[in-house]
Amino acid sequence: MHTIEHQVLAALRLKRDGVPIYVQIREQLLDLIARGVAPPGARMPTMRQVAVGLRVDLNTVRHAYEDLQRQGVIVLRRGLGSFVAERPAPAGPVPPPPGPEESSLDDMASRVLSEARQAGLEPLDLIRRLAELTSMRKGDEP
Amino acid sequence: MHTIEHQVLAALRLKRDGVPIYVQIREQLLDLIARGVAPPGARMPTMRQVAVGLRVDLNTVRHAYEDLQRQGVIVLRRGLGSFVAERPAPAGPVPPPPGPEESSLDDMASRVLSEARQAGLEPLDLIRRLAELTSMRKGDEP
DNA sequence: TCTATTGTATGCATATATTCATACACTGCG
DNA sequence: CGCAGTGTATGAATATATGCATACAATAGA
Repeated sequence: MHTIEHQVLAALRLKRDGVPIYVQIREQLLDLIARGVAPPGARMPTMRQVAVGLRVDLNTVRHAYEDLQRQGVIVLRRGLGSFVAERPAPAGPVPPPPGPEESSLDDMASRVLSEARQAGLEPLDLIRRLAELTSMRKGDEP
Repeated sequence: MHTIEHQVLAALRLKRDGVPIYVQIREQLLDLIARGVAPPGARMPTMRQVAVGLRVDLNTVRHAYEDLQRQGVIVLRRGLGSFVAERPAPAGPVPPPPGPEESSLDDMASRVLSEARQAGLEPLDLIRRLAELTSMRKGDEP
């Protein structure tokens, strides 16, 4: 019934808080991919599907998709569609500062996980909550 | 000898990810107030302080401050400065009733976000790393 | 009163975001 | 081949964001 593309499409929501539409789409798709809703190789919703579903312009959606492709998160194939990259690049487009912050990221990640288990929390629940807090900071009405 | 204004000012950081500058400032100040770094009645950094500190225009900072005042989060007083509202407006539209275990989940989530931001880490990067670590535990290729 | 500080305001210029309309190029399939 | 679906591209129009310079207005304090 529900293909991955439909789940992704149904999860997209726009707010009117000043954040550019293409940024909202980009970040939300990034969240869905990072959370595994759209696993590597999965087909992403069509640019036109997103445009019609969110009632925005095709070029605006394309802006978001291009950003994601530049980051290596998705792959765009003309005539075929868009797909989650087989080897998702979580580092970003050009991560120049691989200083102490890089290791602190792993440190904090593993520490957070152990703390979560200690507190009897499901890691996936925590991740989901984190994604909500970061992407849906202050919302208008649903 | 760190005044609250200095702590707030020092916590502000800008990214070049397409999010308007005034939105970044607004959301970060909102977060600092919500976390109690700037408690009710505390003085906020001067618009000019933020403008100089972040190297952006005074009007841009003012845009952020006006948004926060419109939300009732801060109070602007000409000639005096800006102050956190005594009775901060509720941050979310409708704070969902948190169960006993959900509250600890929310607590840990927001605490993790705070720590990540204080460490200068991108929340999305942390989330991605967490997602990787949890999926690897279930048996995937490195 | 004078001065420094701070929020408020305006005008101009440039860059970006968004929409609309209209195409073009590539792919798989009948 | 012809067709439908999908990504790619362009040009015009409008709105917003940002920076820069220059002020004005209110407040506290010397």
